[in-house]
Amino acid sequence: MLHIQVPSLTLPDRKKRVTIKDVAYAAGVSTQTVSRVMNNFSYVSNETRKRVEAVVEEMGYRPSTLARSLIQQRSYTLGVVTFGLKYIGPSQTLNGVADAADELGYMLLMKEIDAFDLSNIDNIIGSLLSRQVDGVLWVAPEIGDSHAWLDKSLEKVSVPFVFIAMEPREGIMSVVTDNYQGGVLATQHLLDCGRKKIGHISGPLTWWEAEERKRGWRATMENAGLEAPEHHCKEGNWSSASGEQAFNQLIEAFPDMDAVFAGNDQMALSVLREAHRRGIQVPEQLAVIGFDNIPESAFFYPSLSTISQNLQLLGKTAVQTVVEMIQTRQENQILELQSKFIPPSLIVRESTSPTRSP
Amino acid sequence: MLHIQVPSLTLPDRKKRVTIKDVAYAAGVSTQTVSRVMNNFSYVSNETRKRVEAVVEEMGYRPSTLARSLIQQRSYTLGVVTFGLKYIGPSQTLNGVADAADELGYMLLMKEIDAFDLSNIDNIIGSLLSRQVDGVLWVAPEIGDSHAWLDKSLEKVSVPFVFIAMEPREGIMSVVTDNYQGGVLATQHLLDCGRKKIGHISGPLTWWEAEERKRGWRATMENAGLEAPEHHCKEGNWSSASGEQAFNQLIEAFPDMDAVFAGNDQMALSVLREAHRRGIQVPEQLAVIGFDNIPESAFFYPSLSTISQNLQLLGKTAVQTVVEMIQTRQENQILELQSKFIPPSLIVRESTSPTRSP
DNA sequence: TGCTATTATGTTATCGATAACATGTTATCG
DNA sequence: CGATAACATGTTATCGATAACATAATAGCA
Repeated sequence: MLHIQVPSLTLPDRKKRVTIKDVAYAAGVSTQTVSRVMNNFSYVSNETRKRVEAVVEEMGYRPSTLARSLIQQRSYTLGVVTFGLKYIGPSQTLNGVADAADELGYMLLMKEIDAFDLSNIDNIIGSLLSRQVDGVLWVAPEIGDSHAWLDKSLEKVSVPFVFIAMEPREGIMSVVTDNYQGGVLATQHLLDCGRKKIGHISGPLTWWEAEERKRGWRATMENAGLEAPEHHCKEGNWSSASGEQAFNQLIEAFPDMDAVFAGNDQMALSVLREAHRRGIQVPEQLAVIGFDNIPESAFFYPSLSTISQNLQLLGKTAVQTVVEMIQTRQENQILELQSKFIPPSLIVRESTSPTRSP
Repeated sequence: MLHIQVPSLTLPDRKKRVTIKDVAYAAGVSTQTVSRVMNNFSYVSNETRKRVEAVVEEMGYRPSTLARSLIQQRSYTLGVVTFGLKYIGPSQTLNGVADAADELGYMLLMKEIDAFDLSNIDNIIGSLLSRQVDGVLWVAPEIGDSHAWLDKSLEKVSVPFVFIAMEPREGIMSVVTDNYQGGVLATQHLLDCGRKKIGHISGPLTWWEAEERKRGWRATMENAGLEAPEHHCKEGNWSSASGEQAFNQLIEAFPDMDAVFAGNDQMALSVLREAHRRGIQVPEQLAVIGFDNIPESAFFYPSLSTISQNLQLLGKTAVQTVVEMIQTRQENQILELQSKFIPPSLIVRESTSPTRSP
């Protein structure tokens, strides 16, 4: 790493924070009155209010949210546990979360987990709780028994908890894309294009979402009186590299396949590439559809049909849900815990376009 | 949105937090002693320590970081201001930030900004400061005069501040990818492949990073005694759609162009696609190189040569830097403020491969 | 053996704000 | 006109922890 020297300034004077006391003193009132002005509380005379406001403005006073959180037992902060931020999906969800949180006046305290080190989950949640978060969003996929800790640990958590992309469970609030429905949409679209020999490249089947998409594929095939045997499906790991491998295996096992439903767009990209390499025309000989609608997919060659999941809406809904839970609890009421499904939608592009058939 | 009903549990009992007092009382010691045990302070007898630890374990006590932050004037929390989370670049950076923060024992308080509403910046920073963050990371690109507020506002900020992807400035700490060097690497590579008529599709030139990449292109061309006139460069807006348009204009204005350096991989993707559409062979007739090394780029057809910027390292370095600043200040010392450059690297794939020439 | 250093623990003040309560003043009304 | 309500403001307690200071018991040493 090279360093380029830039002339440096000196240490900024570490002036201390302006506190409510400073303001009170300067305005010649009690701290309580300042507090009342800051919180727009009634029972402050106009004259006093103006005087205090002027001092606040002049001194650049901002109440310490920290101190306020302590006394009010409420921080207006949500804990967010994320996984796989370096991928586009989770970060889009986070984007939705951040937006909604902002709108509703909450900040986000983030914690990323990089693997499912189950033993550490208590610590992660603990570190959020010790900072008084009002609620927690779990923005991490469900993989294998990654959510096994729920049974032991969740009951100890004393704040509202909302899961994103988790298999609905009794008594737990979750917000999820309807992946099954997505699988149905994709497969039905291929059927509607006149294809009958439809293969599937799934994500890792330890992922609940991958399993659901596959389930949608199979159910739709069977509903149409067609076959969906195991050897018409290969498992990838979401990466383009795995998609390449899976497709090559699939085409060997299923040579007269006329359509592929890939579990995500990255793997679909590899299908397009390998098909091209093998001289298979897309969509004429092979229709291809992906899942996720990543921004690039519209510019693949040919452009990729796909299932769009509205991750930003997902994130937004999760925030709204957790905030609702917080308020409900504040009022000591009981909220029904039900999972919310966000429906995905079909996006038709060249890779399945019937108009491009010969 | 469809809702699926799941049987609901009742309201979890809103048990209140276990405080240090509860522990002290249960263990028959003063709160101070509990505090000493929790902080591994010396001067606690073994016997007492064990007793307290047992009670802590049994009651599930966790100190309130909030209360601790208040008295210690130190929160072990960093403020992070992000922009464009829904894109892959910023979120990779954030990934690096999150990793490093975790390692160093800091949490992240996030605030996303969606537009450069300059008037709101004071508020954003204020909301972070009012939560006692120990430092702030500004993870947002510099666009036009988006950083003009620095002059007015930064001086009022009393905590260390580190900028990512900002033009180095006097007296301000920033960590940046050396975009100029990236432009040089890309262009030089094309020259090394024997190309001489090299066009450029830049990002929006209001972005400092786009400007730097372009500057690298031009300087390298001129260094090699070649031309880099204005009409050999078109401006895009980073999107694939804009890349398509820019390439089509560029090829009109510069018909005998034999290589393109695109400002990012999304735009490069469109170049590949449009070249294909026009029957231009890549790389034989036209070599193409991108910037960013998005995961998909290795699977484009042909696979895309590109410049990789190590965004995770960028984020990590920024965190290390801000933490260093925090510590330095704690000790009342002065730290030299210098910008740090993260060097990008060249990744050669098929789209510029000399071995694929006819 | 008496004095200081070390160890062990407790008490009180403090961080910056709001809650709860108290007090005084001005309207309102029968 | 006196009682009560509404307004205006101040005082003290509190949130959950640690800092700073105080005290007591033990140990080491001249």
